[in-house]
Amino acid sequence: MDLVRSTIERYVPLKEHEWERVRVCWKELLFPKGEFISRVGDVEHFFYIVRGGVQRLFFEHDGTSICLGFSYDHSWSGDYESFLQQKPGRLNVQAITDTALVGIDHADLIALYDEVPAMDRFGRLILEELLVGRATREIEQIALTAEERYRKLVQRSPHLLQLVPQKDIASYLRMTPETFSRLRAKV
Amino acid sequence: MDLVRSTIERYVPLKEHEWERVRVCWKELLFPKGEFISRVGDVEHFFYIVRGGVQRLFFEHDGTSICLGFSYDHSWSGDYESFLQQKPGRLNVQAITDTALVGIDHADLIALYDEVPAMDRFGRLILEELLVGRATREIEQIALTAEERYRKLVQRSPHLLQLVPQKDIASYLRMTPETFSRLRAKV
DNA sequence: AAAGGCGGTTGATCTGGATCAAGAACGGAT
DNA sequence: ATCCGTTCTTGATCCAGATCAACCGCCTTT
Repeated sequence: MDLVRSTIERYVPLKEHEWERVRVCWKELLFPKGEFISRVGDVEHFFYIVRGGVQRLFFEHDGTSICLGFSYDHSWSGDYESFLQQKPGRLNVQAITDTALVGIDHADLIALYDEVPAMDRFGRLILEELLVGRATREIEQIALTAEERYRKLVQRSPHLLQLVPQKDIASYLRMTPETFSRLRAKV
Repeated sequence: MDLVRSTIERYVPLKEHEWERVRVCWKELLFPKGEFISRVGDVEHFFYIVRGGVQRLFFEHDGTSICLGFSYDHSWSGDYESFLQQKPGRLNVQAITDTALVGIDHADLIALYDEVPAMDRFGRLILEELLVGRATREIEQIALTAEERYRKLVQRSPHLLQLVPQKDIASYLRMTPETFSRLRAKV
């Protein structure tokens, strides 16, 4: 549970009694490679911190998977959109490698928000991060060509190329696997 | 200032003394049509609630404006990305019509977060809304064709077509003004 | 070790929407 | 009113990247 504490304390300090209250809400969960963590149409009950492994966030469209993002190491995971609204989600989350997550149930988090004020702030701060990340990505999707998006990824997240199948990265970069492969050969 | 109070209280209740503390932080601001509210490269100092008028959020790329969104009536305005990070922004915000905003300075908001716990929650809740909105838009941008995106806008926000120039809507829908015009004639 | 099946490569062809071009219609300023 | 700069429209052409297709690994499964 140290992972949870240190993760939260990267954003807000917790007094000892607050941490005692918070810690009991988190559960360790394991997903073998290939398993689904969340599915389209289901309400996402958990918000996750990633202990280990890589996950992809995607949806199906016209028979192909479209990948919206990856999560790994100390980042967040799950279908936030469904989690936040507690409505059936539009996204799948799948373990690309064997995965260990630490999750908190929505009802527990809501209770924490009421009982531990620091958690409200924690929630605000991670949402700020998520929003800034999305905004950056949106601008890049619009302003860059396929080749520029490829180059940027290689330079920013070279480890991803090792961790996940090329077809997923291709889809994440909004191009076909063929285009991705050609860029690889060329650049 | 009733606008500010009722806007905040759509998310969290405020005790009378909290509201007294909050109210003094907000300033009324007027922008004539065409004026810039925020500019690329500047740090956004304000977070705004829109009292009236329409604004567009955009950036320049290869000599053309790319519109990322509009704000009006009781929605939010400003370059959140820059505001949240207090770093030079990548976006312009411009008044499309005469505009009245109510804004709060970043330093004041940070102080409120510390002094009025309800404000932390308010911040969290509007960020949740913004994030869900972005996610929805992202999926639609990917999964829909130009024509489908046009149809969806017409059905969801017909008023926009009256309020803002077609070229801005076209860019917001990720197409050229020519394509937009042709869809208009056809659909 | 044979047989699928998926992932990746490479080539040929196609296409949605962009770009280029040239008027027409609509303000706003004087 | 009339002039000038936008915005919008309509037509012709173009192109980045998609699609279609064939093949080659490399794992699994049996």
